[in-house]
Parts: sequence; C-alpha cells; structure tokens
Amino acid sequence: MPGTKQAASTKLTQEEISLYADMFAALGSEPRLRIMRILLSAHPDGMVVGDVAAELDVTASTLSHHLDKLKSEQLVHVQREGTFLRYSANTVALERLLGFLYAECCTRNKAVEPKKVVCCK
Amino acid sequence: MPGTKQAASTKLTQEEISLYADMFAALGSEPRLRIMRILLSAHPDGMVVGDVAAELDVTASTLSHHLDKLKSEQLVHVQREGTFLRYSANTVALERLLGFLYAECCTRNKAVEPKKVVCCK
DNA sequence: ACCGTAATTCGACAATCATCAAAATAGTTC
DNA sequence: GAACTATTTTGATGATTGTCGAATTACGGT
Repeated sequence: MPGTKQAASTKLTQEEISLYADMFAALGSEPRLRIMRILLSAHPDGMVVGDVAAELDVTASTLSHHLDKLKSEQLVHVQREGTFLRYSANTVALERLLGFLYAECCTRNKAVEPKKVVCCK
Repeated sequence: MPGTKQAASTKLTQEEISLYADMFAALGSEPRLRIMRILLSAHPDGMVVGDVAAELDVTASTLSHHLDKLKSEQLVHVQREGTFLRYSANTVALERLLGFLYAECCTRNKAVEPKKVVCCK
C-alpha cells in the first residue's frame, strides 16, 4: 500500500522551508520546548493552562504568549472546556517536522544513519 | 552489546533541554535552515563559505554570523583550507537532535507513529 | 614586504522577542 | 446580572536578533 506522505523525491518550496524554520523557532526557546514536552507527556489528553502553569514557573501572561506562539505554528491545538482551555500537542505537525528532519539527515543525504535515531535500547 | 546512546529511560536535565532548545533556535531561521540543507547536500565534504554564499543571496557578513551561530550550537564544523574555510554539517549533533525529537514524539510518548516518520516511499 | 582574495569582526540600526503587571474577556454559579 | 475563576490581551520595557557596510584579520602568491 502506498504511503500517504510526501514522496522522498518531492522538492520543497521556499515557503515550506520557511514554515519548518518557523516551527523550529517555536521549539527554540526553553520555556516553549518545556511546554511541548509537558503536553506530549499528557498526550493525547492534553492539559488545561493552569496545570501547565503549575509545572513551569512563569506568569500566566507569559505562558499565554508562549502557547499562542506554539499555536500559531500549529504545534498545539486548543479546545475550550468551560472556563478552561485545554491545549494538546498537534501530532500531525510534529510528525511532519520530524519527517522533514529525518528526510534531511537520513534520506535525502545519508548524513545520519537511521539506526542511530530510531533504535537503541 | 549495549547501545552507546542515552537509554530511553534517561531523564533529561534542565541543561540538556536548554541545549536542544538552542539547537532548535539555530535551525529556526530561514537562512540558517537553508544553510544546513545546503551543507547536508554537500555532505560529507562540506563547502567553503563562498560556495555557500553563491546559493543564498545574503551579504558575506550576514552569512558569517549565521555560520557562527550554527557553529556555536555545534551544528556545523569548520576547517581551514588555505584562505578558505570549509564548513560541514555535524552529523553527531544532528543525530542527537533528531534522536531527541524522535524520543519525545515516538518513544517517551506514543504521540507519533514511527512508521509515519521513518518509512514511506 | 605587498597585493589580492576569503572570511570574520566591528559598529550601528531596526525589528523581533521575552517578560511582566494591569486590564479585559469568557464562562460558571449564584 | 454580580461575583468568581481561568485565561487572554494590552501596554510597556529591556534583551536579543538579523542585517548591513566598513574595517580587519588570515592566508597565499609574487
């Protein structure tokens, strides 16, 4: 059965590259990377903002800005639950990002051996 | 034989997280992501700065700053060759970064299916 | 020692980012 | 609809980033 994803031979447009760069940038700050890890460990349920805040030592407004950034790069989803907002990791976006990095390193060029990434006890 | 890499159960220290965040940040700008792609496609030989510049439409000094950033996050190596400087992708660092992201998404939490990243025509 | 080429470093500037406190919005409950 | 809680938005500020041109360093050849 054929894969549903981008073929390895597909050329990336400039906009796509720019999009991936923005996603990397979103992950490229310690608080935000931490937020993503927190949300991932709560996956697929996600967490409400207050509970994320409890693990992070930032003010509510700062956290909100970070969540907003992650949201605008599509790395997270939001969903209202009464007065709460529940954020969760967007696995589709993460899959794409991971697939991109994997392709760059392992497929398009054989720079990194797949084994070293995937396997290992 | 035991793997040489971090076991899946290893807990990441705060400094490690911060380190990965910095690496993501280094990839999180369009010119730099493009530079990495260029260097990867020239892997393992790498390229001298002038040849990188030829594909990028940025001034020499801007390029130099970007390369410096990539270098300080260990994503590239430099090596002098006469008057030229040859930059190349640091596969060890990329492997670690890719391994981290893979672990976060696929191993530590089963958020993303390995198949979707690795395989696929 | 001098010249030419490669690349970096310096100095400057605008733009973006991270953060906070305070005000505003959204929703629930009474 | 008033009070309460959860969260965002606004406004402000200092810090970092991206970029450029000019000056500088590094190296090789003559």
